[in-house]
Amino acid sequence: MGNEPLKGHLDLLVLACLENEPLHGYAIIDSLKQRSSGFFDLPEGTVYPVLHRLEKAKLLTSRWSQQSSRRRRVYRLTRAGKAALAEQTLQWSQFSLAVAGVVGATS
Amino acid sequence: MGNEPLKGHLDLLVLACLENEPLHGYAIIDSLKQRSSGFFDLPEGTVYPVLHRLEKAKLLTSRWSQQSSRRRRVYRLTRAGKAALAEQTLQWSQFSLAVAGVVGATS
DNA sequence: CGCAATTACCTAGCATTACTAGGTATGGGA
DNA sequence: TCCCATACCTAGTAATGCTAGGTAATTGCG
Repeated sequence: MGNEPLKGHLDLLVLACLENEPLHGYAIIDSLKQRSSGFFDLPEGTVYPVLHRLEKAKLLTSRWSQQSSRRRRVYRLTRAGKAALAEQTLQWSQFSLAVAGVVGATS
Repeated sequence: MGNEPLKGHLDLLVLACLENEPLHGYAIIDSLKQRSSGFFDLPEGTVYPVLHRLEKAKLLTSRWSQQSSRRRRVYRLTRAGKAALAEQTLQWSQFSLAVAGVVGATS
């Protein structure tokens, strides 16, 4: 509760949500919640700044949706974003393995 | 490289190192490196403040070693530290699973 | 023996970043 | 109609890993 375990992993999570389909911010929050079985229930104030940061870094592009009656900014992975997703996924698996190595060293 | 993936997980890693034996700071750095096959090669400026923080939180106690010719501050898990280790280990596994759920949702 | 590298500790300040807490606006259902 | 959910935004805060500096003592090598 108190600690912030997802520091440094949020970018990966958001990128992963957009891998197969463009989504708008609110839908990303929903997607994270569903894919993680409720574990990631992130406030908007967490996700929106991430989207802006990732767009600024040219990993995402966005445009206002015309499909919906509602005002929605839809985000899509750029080529660089896909590359970043691949790399961060790899880094995650390495990191995860390393933690397991340290924590599970009890035997 | 640029991002900080271990934010929020460092406490767990340090606590895990001390689960079976008391260690001094420098040895903890070494232990982390070895247990993770070189992945965690942390600067002292990262680890020492963590030790101080954990001691302040009463998860560790420390004393100057008399065993060695060198000046060493040896840290040991308190009862609360063991409890925290157990809890954070659990939280890590949940977190790890949640990330896998999001990232691996591609199918 | 002299000297450099390693061991071993410490801390002030920086940068990043998730989150809080506020705000705006619109559409749909009761 | 009126409220709730949807949907967006941002300024400021707190936490924390890291940089970059510092101090000493011990060990090993030439």
